[in-house]
Amino acid sequence: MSADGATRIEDWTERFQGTRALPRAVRDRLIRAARIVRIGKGTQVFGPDNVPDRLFFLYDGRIRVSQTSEGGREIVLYRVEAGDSCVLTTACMLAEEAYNAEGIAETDVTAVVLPKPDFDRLVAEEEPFRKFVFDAYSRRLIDMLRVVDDVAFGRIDVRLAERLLALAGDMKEVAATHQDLASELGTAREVISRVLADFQKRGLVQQSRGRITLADKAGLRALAESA
Amino acid sequence: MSADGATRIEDWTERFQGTRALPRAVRDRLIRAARIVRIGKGTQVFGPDNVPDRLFFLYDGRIRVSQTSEGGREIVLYRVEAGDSCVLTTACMLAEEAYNAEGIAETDVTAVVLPKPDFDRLVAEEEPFRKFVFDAYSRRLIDMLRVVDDVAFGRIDVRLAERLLALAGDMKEVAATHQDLASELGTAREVISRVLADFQKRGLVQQSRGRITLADKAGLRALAESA
DNA sequence: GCCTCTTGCGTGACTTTGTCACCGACACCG
DNA sequence: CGGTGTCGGTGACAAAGTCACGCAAGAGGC
Repeated sequence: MSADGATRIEDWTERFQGTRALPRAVRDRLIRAARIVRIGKGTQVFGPDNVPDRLFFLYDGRIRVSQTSEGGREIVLYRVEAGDSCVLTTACMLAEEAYNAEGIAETDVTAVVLPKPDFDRLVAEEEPFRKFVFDAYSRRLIDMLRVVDDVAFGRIDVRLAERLLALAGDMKEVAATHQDLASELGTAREVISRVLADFQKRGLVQQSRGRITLADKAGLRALAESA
Repeated sequence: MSADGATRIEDWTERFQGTRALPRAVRDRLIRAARIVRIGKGTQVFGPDNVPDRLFFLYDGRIRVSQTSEGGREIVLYRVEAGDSCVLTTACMLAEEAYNAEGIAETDVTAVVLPKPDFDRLVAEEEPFRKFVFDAYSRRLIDMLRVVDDVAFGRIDVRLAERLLALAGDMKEVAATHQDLASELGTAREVISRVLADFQKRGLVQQSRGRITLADKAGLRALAESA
């Protein structure tokens, strides 16, 4: 929100469900314990060789969490938006297990980083914070259920239509290469090319290099919902 | 383990990582608060129209958690074994959202059921228990990562070989129909039939109605690991 | 401008996986 | 012994993924 990039974050605890409801004293303690970090667009926030030992709360921006196969193919698992916490990192911290998911900053990101001891104390002592953390976990589990359902049982044309609409938001253009879209859905570039060619023939989209124009959103929505 | 079905469970808190480490007084309190339930093999433990409002700890037996698509196809997400807790139910309880996964008792099951208030208190007050719950969540998330990877990027012959070995354990037979195996992997019965026919031709397995004999486990393992 | 190089995209041929329709084989049961 | 339901086999086709190309649109250098 703050248009001025130099603005200090006065009270980030206002930003999160899990901290907003806490007593003033606790919030002040948190503000002292936490660090604010800014991460440039495109940076890897966490990954197989970059296991964080701290907790992550996303103040501003968006992180894309994806998984890469041995063969180099990629699939997007979910996105972490502002106001949410990044639980895959905590999952890993707590389980101390290997996983091959990674988080990429999709925009410039401002995050609150909390050392694990402070996190533990907070979870122990504060009910609202606990609820926040469990909610985040639940949301991710449910996201993953959706991904499994899509990948195992969904048609790619339907999934692509969905994803294009989601990526466009209110806009009517999506800036993405065919390869980008393939990585979104965990498929191959050629498949996307063919499906998009078909969409174009049907007047649903128009294409130019690295850019898809959604010419008929209603049509795409109809396709997306013909699940 | 107790061959005598009438045997009372003396101290189930010994059975779980998360409760074993607790002070005696807390454990006694828990034993008073919890109920022991026995569930017959094949029963649905939870599901879309069967949302639990209690916490589940698996004392004995095994629960298979699977997801079913609109088209009626099914895929196994993971299994909950004795000593573990069933977090999808808690995920749902906490998020109070709809999901279309279900849990089926794969064997006769003995479980400890803890009312939510007691669960909350335990999470708040006891560090070892908290760790136990978070671990369970992490494990599931990681299981799901694996499922996504398999479904999106894996070959079915490899996945089938893996699954056959896992289902057989130390035995060299698997009692499952082709349809059962298709539901394990989220594919169609015909696909399993064809792959098994191929396995048979290669001398890896032998088949009879509802029963697969793993004739060459080493060969299957080699195939499974040729990821 | 013009050349070159990278990156994005199109395409055809082929393999793998999933779908559909159908039928035969087996087991169980009266 | 004949019905009846489940299980598995099969062939033809559709959808999706793989492989090997080659062309073309920009970006940058000269």
